[in-house]
Amino acid sequence: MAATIRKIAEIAGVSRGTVDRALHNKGRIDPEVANKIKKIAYDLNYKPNAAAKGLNNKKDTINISVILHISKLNYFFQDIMLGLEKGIEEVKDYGIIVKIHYCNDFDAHEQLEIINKCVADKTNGIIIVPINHDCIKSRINELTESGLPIVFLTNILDSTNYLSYVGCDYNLSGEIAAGLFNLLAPEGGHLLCFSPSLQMYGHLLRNNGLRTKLQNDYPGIDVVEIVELTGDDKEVYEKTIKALERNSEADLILCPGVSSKSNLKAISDRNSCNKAKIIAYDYSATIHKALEDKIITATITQQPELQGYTAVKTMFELFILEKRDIKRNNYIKTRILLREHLKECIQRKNTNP
Amino acid sequence: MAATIRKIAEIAGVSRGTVDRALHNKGRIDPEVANKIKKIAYDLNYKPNAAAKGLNNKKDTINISVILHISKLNYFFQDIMLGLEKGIEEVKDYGIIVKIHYCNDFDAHEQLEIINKCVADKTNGIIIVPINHDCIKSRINELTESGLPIVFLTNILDSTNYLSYVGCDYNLSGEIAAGLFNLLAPEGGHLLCFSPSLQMYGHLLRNNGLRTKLQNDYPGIDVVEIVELTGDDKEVYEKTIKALERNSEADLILCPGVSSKSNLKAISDRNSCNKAKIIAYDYSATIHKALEDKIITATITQQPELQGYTAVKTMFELFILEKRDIKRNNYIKTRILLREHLKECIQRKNTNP
DNA sequence: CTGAAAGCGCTTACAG
DNA sequence: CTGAAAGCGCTTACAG
Repeated sequence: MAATIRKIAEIAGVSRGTVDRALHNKGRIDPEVANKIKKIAYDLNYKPNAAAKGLNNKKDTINISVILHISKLNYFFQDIMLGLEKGIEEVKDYGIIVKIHYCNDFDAHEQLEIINKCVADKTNGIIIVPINHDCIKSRINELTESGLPIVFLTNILDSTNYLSYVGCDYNLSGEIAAGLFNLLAPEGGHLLCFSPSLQMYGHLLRNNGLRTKLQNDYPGIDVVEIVELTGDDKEVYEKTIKALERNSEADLILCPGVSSKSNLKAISDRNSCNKAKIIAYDYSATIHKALEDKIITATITQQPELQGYTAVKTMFELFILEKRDIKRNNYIKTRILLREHLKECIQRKNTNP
Repeated sequence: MAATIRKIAEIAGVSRGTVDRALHNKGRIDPEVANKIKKIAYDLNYKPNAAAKGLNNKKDTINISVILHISKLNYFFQDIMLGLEKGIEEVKDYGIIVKIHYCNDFDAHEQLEIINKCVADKTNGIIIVPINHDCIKSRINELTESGLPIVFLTNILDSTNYLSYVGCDYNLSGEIAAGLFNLLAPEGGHLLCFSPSLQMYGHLLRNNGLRTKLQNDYPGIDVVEIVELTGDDKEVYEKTIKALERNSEADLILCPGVSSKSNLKAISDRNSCNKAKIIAYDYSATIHKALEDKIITATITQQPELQGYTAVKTMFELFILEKRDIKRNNYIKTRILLREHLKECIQRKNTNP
């Protein structure tokens, strides 16, 4: 049987409370006794029992704050939420209470305020979709420095320190798009890329991964332009039409997950889907339909539901399992979906991608 | 806060032991009192606390038997094992003890003996990769009938009753292969299929899914032959060579996961990979290398590690969470891997696929 | 600096 | 048929 606090206490000839104090460096203990206890625990390969630790936690809960800034109407957000909720439901039996806070899209100062409010409320850990802004970066660096566990969800910041990143390997997902285009156009082609906001660091990485891979391995495919799609539906529509006019030779198109509704509408209206081979990122009602209607050939997804779930489970691993080797980059696997995959997808409603 | 046994006991005006007896239909209780308690629990949406239930289980463990028949040298088996071990490690804190039993490949009578031994030893549940044989089917039907939870792992039997199947949606994975060939050969082509043992029901389903999808949606792709590969390396090699000779017009090839070493060697030796586009099932060291060397274009995997893990977690959900709606078919997602995905795969050693 | 006791929520063997 | 008590492994407030 696995070692317990009781067994360690017996071997060390001390009480169970003393063992606990030693193993968690709580002080108020003779350093020599503490070392002796730690050695015994190490030799027995002691790991705390998750059920016991969780049950005990019910007396004094651990409070985790989730801070999101993505739009509630967004299918991607909804999938993240499904995963978060599943995780929250699972960890609540272990005395881990998770509270979700929302802020406006790309409003860094509002996000900073929310962070500070959570800290003031003595949060035990933060799961955040961070906004790429210096005020956020420096605050997160401070908090990480002070020992507060911060988990980045779905987005990462450069030159910032954190416990773990749970999300897509954006660079790899760009490379996979490159590989997929090579399957579709082994003889080469002209690729027009539409990209979501480059304010998000991940999207930069993804475009880089795509471009570099194409240059190195599939030079027959030429990136004619990368068009950043921001703004409302109308703006996206017009930007798309203009880009298609500028690049009439494009026979390959890459669509972003976000804004794909107006983007794909413009592509259809211009009739470009008849001649171009199109792939997309992410999964939404729009993408579902476009796959079904044979407008697009495939989509590359990043399993947002699993991301939300995994972020919460990371806190469980930290606080309940006392895992010491939490992955700094916990990349959630990228999936390629074809029309045939649609069967396994739940048809989503009320999404506004 | 969530309802507890204590709260229900207070409301019902009985002791906590009585509540437990009522909720678990243990008898020795006034039916009227039992119904009253059940109603209160239902109204409060009572769910047992997993940590408390698990901790209590340590006094009287739940014993789960895993019965495998796949070869230990097989990469697929090794991946299944990784997942099983991860699951086993996780559930042991909840008093769930999982023991793994091995039997020889396709030896149904040995498997039956092992099943009976586990039952004689009062197992609380069985996770099994079942062999397709009447003696296994009828025994499993009996055991399911008697209330023993049986989880099928990675393979399913027809006309057999079980709690849950955890594994690939074989029909869908055949359809996905069809969709992938359509991407590679939109103008159509001649497809030569190599299939692993058709003794395994899943492989039949997979071939059916492939064939039906091609007929209905991509009739330009013609299946010239489905060749079952059984026997040792030499036999597989020779069967492959002969099949390639018989079907010299084949410009598309589908390789099985198992036996892919000799199969791919024969294809390379015949130089067929120069003209044919090849995809495979599953992931192994051989497949890894074939992707790297551009011999094959893509592989379709069924995440065996996640299968093993999920099978164990199913028992956790049943015994600890008391989940009532355990999925009868718990399909693990199918993934398409391109050369670009190799980065995220751990290079495996000592495999003999 | 250390120990004894209580309690997290559940189940069971025992007493009545 | 029902209740009181003990215990699963852990942590903490309190007493010394």
